[in-house]
Order: sequence, then structure tokens, then C-alpha cells
Amino acid sequence: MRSLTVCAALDPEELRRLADILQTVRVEANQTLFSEGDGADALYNVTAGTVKLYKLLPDGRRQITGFLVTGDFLGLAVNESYAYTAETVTTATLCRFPRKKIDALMDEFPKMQRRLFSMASNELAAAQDQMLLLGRKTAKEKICSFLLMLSQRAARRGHKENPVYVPMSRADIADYLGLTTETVSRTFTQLKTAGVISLQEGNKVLISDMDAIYDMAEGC
Amino acid sequence: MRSLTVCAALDPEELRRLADILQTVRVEANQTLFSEGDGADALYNVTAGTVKLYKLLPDGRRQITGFLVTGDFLGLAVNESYAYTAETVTTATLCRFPRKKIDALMDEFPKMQRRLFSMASNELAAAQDQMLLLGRKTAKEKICSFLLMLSQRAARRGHKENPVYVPMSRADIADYLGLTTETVSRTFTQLKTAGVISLQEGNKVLISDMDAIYDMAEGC
DNA sequence: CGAGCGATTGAACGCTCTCAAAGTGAGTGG
DNA sequence: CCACTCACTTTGAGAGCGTTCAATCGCTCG
Repeated sequence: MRSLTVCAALDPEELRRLADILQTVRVEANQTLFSEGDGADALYNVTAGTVKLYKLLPDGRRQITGFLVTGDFLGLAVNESYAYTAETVTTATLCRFPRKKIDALMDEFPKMQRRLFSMASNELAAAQDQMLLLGRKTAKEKICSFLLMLSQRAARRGHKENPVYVPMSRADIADYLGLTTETVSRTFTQLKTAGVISLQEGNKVLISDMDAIYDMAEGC
Repeated sequence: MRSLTVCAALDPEELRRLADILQTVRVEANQTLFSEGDGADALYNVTAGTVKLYKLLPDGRRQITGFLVTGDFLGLAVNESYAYTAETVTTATLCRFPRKKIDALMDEFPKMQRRLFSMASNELAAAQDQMLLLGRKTAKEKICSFLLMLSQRAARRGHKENPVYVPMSRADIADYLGLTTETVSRTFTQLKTAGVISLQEGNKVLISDMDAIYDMAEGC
């Protein structure tokens, strides 16, 4: 569901109008798309690569609120400003929709608005899952949930679910799960030693014991 | 913004149609409105009282994902099922909108859909703030952020921002902030001892040093 | 081959949790 | 009016998980 694009379920007429207003942008890895507090002048749709969203505390502590892949959108804003910073994890391509034009289009095509609403609802559900993870899960449960999420997301997008491609750094994973890089690294080592995963070339993680990962993700 | 109702910004015709389909329900404190996994057959709007939403892990660990007050809506669903349990904190009254009818109405009145989308966007922003809190803040920062949130929410709804009415139990606060009841209690005591808050009759917290609370909420 | 960055490993600390007990207050019934 | 219960809160002591600080490893790139 997360993986469907905004453009799905539109008829040709609507798609053509959408194509008229979008710009396609390609961004190298580790580049900032926009920063927390910037004027929110556009909505984006990821068409390739991975993007991370994060918020900072004054002293530099960071919380990554999501990793976005193909089909995910970003740029929803409150008070005309972005509430988070968006940065590429890998080289990425995105569709950029100027906000004014998309607003006008939403008025014209309720179907599109409905689609966007449905995506926001899904994001909200994902956010609640993440709160449960951050507030109540142990380090091992967090890592297992994370791997499972990546695996399921890949499957939904038609890729093979195992091994899982993990393009983000230990520091990014830590800031997503509310841990430190050391704890992330140690937990990976534990899972490796326990024989439930193994690390492969090219930032891939092979899940050898999917059932064990499932159980450990929820503390069973 | 959270405090505006779905019904705001509708014209009389739309309001009348909305009134036709809503049922008003009154629910005592500590009652379950619906449970995680239940078929999502209705959308609710809180008109009085406080409601909490939570998710559980198999072993009983609980994460409260939000406390809802007048104007907040609940019942957004994915896959036709509620993704969380909803329970009253205080006696509450709610407007109940059967899902089928609200869906039909949304198609008819794009303005309403837009309103709902905007509310979901705000919820999403709040969820991201909460992730930052859960993942990266200390116990003291969490408690201060919590009190500040309640204060600001009261102010937005036209109530006085200080003292803050805190109707939920220590256990609920703990499950909202990813702490234990003991830590919540100890942190309140610390803040009391430091002279920045004092507890009053009727579950109210007087913030004596608002600046200190602001600073402590973000670790300054 | 050396520099530099990220990942891993080690050791010790500390924040929060766990377990336990005492305190508080509202409600009940004698 | 008072004892009693029960649920919630507060406080205490000790333990543990994850952090902090530090060193080493391994890979990539110039």
C-alpha cells in the first residue's frame, strides 16, 4: 500500500495533467532535499532510491522518522513549513510537484485527493507501529522488526524478500530505532552468532531463520 | 489545528447532511470504544472528554499513541480494520459516523475530504514529534514535553494554559512516553523539588517556571 | 601505501527498570 | 464516624540494558 504511487488509480486525463506540472529530479546520495523549517513549496514522490526524513534536537540528537522508497511521497506540511529534513540515502530520483499546482489539481480531481488521504492514513498507521517500537521494544526486537519491515516492503514492491537490501548506515539505523550505532552493530553480531541472519556483499542481509526473526520482532 | 472539528469550514448544506448520518454517543471513563483488529465500521469525533489510543505487544507491553480531546477524530483504518484500541480516559461524548455513509459524503463534498486530509497531515506531524520524543529524549525531557503539549493544546482550545489539567493516570502517562509509572512519578517529584511545577487538587499541574519547562523539554 | 570513514569490539558507567514496600485517598459498609 | 478495602501513587534499593568512551579493524580511495 505504501508502495503505490500517487499516480495510481488515475485516468489518462488526470495523468496527463499531472505530467504537465511535475519535474523529475535526480539527486546524489547524502544530499539534502529540504530542511526542517523551510517553506514547503513542493510535494515529492520517490521514483527510485531511498530517502530519509529526520528531526533534530538543539544539541544534535537525531530521530529518523522514516526511510522512503519508490512510491512513497514526502512533503506534507503544516503551517506552510516542512516539519522535518529530507536527505537522500542512496542516489535517488523523485517527481517534484509544486504545491500550488498540486493543490489546484486536488480540487479538480477528488480521486487524487482521496488517494493522497489514503496514503497519509497508511503513513499514520506506520507511525503508530514505529511508536510502539520506539517506546516499548528492546534493541533486539527493534532490529528484527526493522529487518522484517524492509523485507516486507521489498516483497510488496515485487522484489525478492530475502536477502534484504539495507542501504543505510549503522548510524542511520540507530537514529531510526532510537539506539546507538554500537548497539546496532552489537545486535547484528548477536543475530549473526545465533545463526538467524548473515551479512552478504553489497549491504545485503540474508535472513536464515525467518520464523525466529518474526518471533523476536515481537518478543515471543 | 488539532482542535478544529471535521465539521469546520463546511457550508450549511453540508452540515445538515452530516448531521443526518451522525449518532452522538456518551461513554463512561475507562470503557473500550473499539479494539485493535475490529472491523472499522465508523469514524468518531471527540466532542467532550479524553480518549486514548494504544497498541499492545503479545506479552502485554503497551504503547499509547495518542490522547484525544475535543475536536480530534479517530477511526482511520487500514485494511478495513482498526490498527489500535480506543479507550476513554474520562467520561466522553463522541460523534459517530458510519464509514459507508461518510465515504459517500466525502465523494460528494471534496471540501470535507480536504479537511480530513489536513487533519491527517497534522496527526502525522504530531506522530513524528512523538517519535523524536520516544527515540531520543530523556525521562525528564519527555515529562516536560508532555506537560507542554497539554498546556499548548489547552490554550489552542481556548482554555487557560496553566495550570494544566492532567486527567490520565501515571500508568497511562508512562505508556505514552515509553517509561514506567515509577519513573514518571519520580520525575514529577524531581520537577516539584526543583520548583518548576506543583501538583494541585483535581489532577492539575501548575507550571511555576514555564521557561525552565520549555528548556528542559528539548534538553537545553 | 597511507589517509579516512564506517563498522566492530571492549570495558565501565549510568539511566531507567524491576522488585518491593509504604503512603494516599476515595469509596464502602458496619 | 470510623475501620476497611482497593487502586493508584510514591519512595527505596538493587540490577540490567543500552550508552559512553576508547581502541581496533576493514574497506575504499587517492
